[in-house]
Amino acid sequence: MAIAKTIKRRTLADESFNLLKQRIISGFYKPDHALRQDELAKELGVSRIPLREALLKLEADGLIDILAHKGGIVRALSFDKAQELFDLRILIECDLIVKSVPKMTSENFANAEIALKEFDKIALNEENIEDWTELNWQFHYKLYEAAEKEETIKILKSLHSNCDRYIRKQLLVAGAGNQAHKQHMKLLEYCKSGDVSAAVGELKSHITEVFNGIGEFV
Amino acid sequence: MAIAKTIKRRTLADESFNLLKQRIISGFYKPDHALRQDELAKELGVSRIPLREALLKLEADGLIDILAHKGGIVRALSFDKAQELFDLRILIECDLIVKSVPKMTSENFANAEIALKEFDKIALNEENIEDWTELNWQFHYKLYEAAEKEETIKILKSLHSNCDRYIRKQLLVAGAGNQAHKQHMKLLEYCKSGDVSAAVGELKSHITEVFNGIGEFV
DNA sequence: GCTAGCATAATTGTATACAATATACAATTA
DNA sequence: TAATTGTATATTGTATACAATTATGCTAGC
Repeated sequence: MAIAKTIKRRTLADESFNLLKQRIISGFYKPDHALRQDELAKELGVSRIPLREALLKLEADGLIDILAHKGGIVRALSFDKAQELFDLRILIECDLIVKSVPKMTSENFANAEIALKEFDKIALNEENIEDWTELNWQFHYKLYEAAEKEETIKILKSLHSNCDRYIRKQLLVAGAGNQAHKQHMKLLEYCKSGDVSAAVGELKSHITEVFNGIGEFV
Repeated sequence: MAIAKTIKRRTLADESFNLLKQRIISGFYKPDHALRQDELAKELGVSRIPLREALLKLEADGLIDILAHKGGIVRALSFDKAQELFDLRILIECDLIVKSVPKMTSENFANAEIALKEFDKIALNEENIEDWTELNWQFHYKLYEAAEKEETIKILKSLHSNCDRYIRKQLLVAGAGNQAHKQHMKLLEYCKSGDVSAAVGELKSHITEVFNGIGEFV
């Protein structure tokens, strides 16, 4: 059995980063919202140093822009940008799954299945919808893990965060059809059967469909 | 005529970042080298706050790893990682040039030509070799600019930095054949003539050849 | 009323000081 | 002696204080 991971040290900067990231992805902070350091530091009960470091990480993740002496503002959303981000996801994820499927073992399949079940839980319990991003990522990640492409994975994770700003999660967890769930299932099946081209096709149409469901934004 | 870019405010954090980035890419800091905050801050004549922020940016760029309470260390190099990085470059840059070429204007061509000339200068004056990364990037960037894919460009720029840690620049600027120069020229010609598939082919073999020329590293 | 210029406030950038944690080594015990 | 524990040192994480820059609003002059 896999041993528990090593303890993860949590710094105030990391905690602040996670909180703010969540707020941006969920839309709590709208585009162009200015993130005032003093104000936020007080609200979170930390000093401005760890808060500034959280802002730098948000910038690195492409969620905010920082201008010297002017501070951080939430990055704008646009249809064109969404298209670019989802296109990039298709390009990278299809490349990954081609490299991953032939190397996947029963352990990989089991991990993906566990991740899928965790993801499906939020369909039943919609109040935990803030976990959508992480759980959806975990499932996708488990499919690509066997490819052993760390650098690519790091880039892709950030891409997912950015894409998730556009996604109306309610549609995906609740909807009568629940296409996302069906597609995830099919995707995993194709991986198990080693059918690379079917997996690629399903992945592409899955990402495309999620993109087609993005809503209004300003 | 294109207007000059907006003034760029330089903070101590940015300056520190640029300096350290240069040192890592050039190999001045070897893999696993520990970047001590106090020591570096003293050397650069700044306090630890801007220096820490510089380290965070290096981490975001994939040049160092930071572990809480342990600090930053220069990321390891490996053949597999190099292959992954160059493969990613091929994947992304070929996609970009397909989208860019049909939209390129005479202004784009002119800009690329200027960038190419700047790049070639270091072949004559090898002592400025530390500019290699930026000038090579500028040329490639000018070829993709017309695609108007900001997010992709941001990711790609960071990829270039990481790839450049593996490249023995001396071979490329001085070598009798000077393949890189010839390939850059051909690439630009294909773009001008609007021959997308030829441009893609040349770009792919150009990146592959640079990869094949990477040297020993530990 | 409008604008330029200045004074003032708000905000970010940086330095210093201290707290928390990790590392190295001495002391202790089996 | 080997393993373990305790202690000192080094290093990072964070808070506070101050400097530099930017935004705001007022007045003077037209």
